[in-house]
Amino acid sequence: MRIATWNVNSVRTRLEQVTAWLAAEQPEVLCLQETKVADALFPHDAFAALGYATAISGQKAYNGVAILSRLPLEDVRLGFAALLPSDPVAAELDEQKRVISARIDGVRVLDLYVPNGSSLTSDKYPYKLRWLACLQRYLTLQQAEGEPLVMLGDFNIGPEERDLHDPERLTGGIMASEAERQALRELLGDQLHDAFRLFEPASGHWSWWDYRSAAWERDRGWRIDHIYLDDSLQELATGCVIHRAVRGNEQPSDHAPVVVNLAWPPDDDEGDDPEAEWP
DNA sequence: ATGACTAGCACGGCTAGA
Repeated sequence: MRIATWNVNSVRTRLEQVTAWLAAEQPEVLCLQETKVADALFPHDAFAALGYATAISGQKAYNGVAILSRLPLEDVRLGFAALLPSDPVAAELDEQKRVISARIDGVRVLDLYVPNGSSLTSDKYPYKLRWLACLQRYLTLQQAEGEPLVMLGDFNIGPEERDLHDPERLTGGIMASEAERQALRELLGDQLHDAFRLFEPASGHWSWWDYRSAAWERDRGWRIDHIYLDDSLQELATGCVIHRAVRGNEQPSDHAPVVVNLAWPPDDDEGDDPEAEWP
């Protein structure tokens, strides 16, 4: 099973690029962020034509997340309130559409668009930290359910120095502050593992390049789009790659897709009753 | 130190992104 994440920076502006990429790559699942469209205007039909069902949580102009899947989408959950129904902070944070999950072939796929934070002196920065604290409460409940879990999306955090093109200059600033990194580490605990880093320890691999300052041409990027796997799925990961070529498209998103390949469903022959195969 | 680009909304410059 291949699962992908892509901040498309408007699903309508990017529709031809997204459908072309889906047709070429045919992942089982693609999670989108920054769809920037009200639910009534979401382009379901373009994805249905390629065999993808859609689960969406959008709003006009800002934010918005969606899960596209060739396999059935089950038990779709919108927002933090799905697991934190009596939490007033969750209700307030859910005004921005940044959280959606679904069970797909027995795997819980949690698609996130973490707030950017703007700058360390902006009101949006404490909002980002409150959002991450709420995510931690949400995750604790999700993990208690015991479903295999993939948590992915645009985290707007470069977790380590090797995830920034210029760590000397950028460390400590927005997306690379110690408080953000600490919040991310805390919610991962020792349960969730960065799929990309299972296969590639080196720096120089980015998922986002600023539109400004010719960042793409100069390859000045950040790795802020992540796929996290729980212990059970980590063992089944066979690869994780960033489709950076997409950033070179005409009128591109500023983010590239990230894709993980899982040997799912697992081969369950081992240790099972051999009689089970001969009913 | 600042701004650079891009998208949405709406049609004039804002907000927001990262």
